[in-house]
Amino acid sequence: MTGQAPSLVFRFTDTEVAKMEEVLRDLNAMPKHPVIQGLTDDFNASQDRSGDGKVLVQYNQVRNWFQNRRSVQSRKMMVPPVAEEHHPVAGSYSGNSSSDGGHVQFEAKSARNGAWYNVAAFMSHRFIETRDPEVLVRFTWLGPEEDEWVDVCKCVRVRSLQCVAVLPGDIIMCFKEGKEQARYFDAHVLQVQRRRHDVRGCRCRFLVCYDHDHSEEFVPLNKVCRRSVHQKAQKPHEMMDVNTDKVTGGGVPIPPDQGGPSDKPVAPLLDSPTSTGSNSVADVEAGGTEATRNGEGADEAHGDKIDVGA
DNA sequence: CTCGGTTGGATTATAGGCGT
DNA sequence: ACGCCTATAATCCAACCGAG
Repeated sequence: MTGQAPSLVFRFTDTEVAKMEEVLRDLNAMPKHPVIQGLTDDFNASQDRSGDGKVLVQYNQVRNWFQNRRSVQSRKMMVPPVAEEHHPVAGSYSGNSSSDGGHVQFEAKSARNGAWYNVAAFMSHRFIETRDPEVLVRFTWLGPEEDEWVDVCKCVRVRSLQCVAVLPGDIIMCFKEGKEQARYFDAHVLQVQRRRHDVRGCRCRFLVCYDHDHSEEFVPLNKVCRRSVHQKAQKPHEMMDVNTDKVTGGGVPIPPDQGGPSDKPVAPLLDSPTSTGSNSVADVEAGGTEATRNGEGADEAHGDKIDVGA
């Protein structure tokens, strides 16, 4: 913690970082060979690097730095823009420190095609006497023109899981991307590789076995969906209270029956790994998801191709 | 060659136990 | 109650890899 010995890992000095940032700002693109080489030589010629026992900067290191920095920058730009005016609530919200990085994500069912899409933000809400409350949803990757009013109770649900709730033997739905299509399949968890979380969230990996073809694959948490076996099992938890706090700030109601497992470890992700008869893709499409609660066949849509920006 | 994503090591922050 | 120490979690950063 204190009085650290000379670091064994390579680190750019503040001066070097500042210089590279300047170059990046000017170019706003990946620098060409000569530029990177020039910077490398520059750094190595400086006092910080030229003394005895000082570590020289390699060309690759400078190049890597630009690659990483540009990657970080583009990721930041990807954060879905939300219109502050309407007190929107981010579809991915940071609650208290949950083990999946604190992000509770929602997905909503589009009335256009009945498919479930990730929610970027809740833009507004309204109450209709004879019906359930509705929220105006901004879908991820779609613009304002695609916003939709959806029924909070029937067409919005929590998407995220806590990694701690995923255990070997659990039956889940897993997002599988193929060349032609990307869809959710029934699968079960064979193995869990716990990893430390960081700013990017959960880094745990799950070895899953797809029920329909028995293929196995390591997947990250964000490709895993809980598969509700008994519809009623889920009830609002602390998470939803937290959501309410956050959400009511923007005045958006919370789906009353979308309680996720985020309160404490091993919340009921599933009733029981063996309690389902759903072992095929068809089953997923016909009843494997929570959506079936509403008995309106939304699940087919869910099971159907989900556009993933392709 | 670039981009997006992943990995692993290092550093920093925090919580908890223990002795005084 | 306080300070010290240790373990763990959280975060940062460089390196690497595969796809296109």
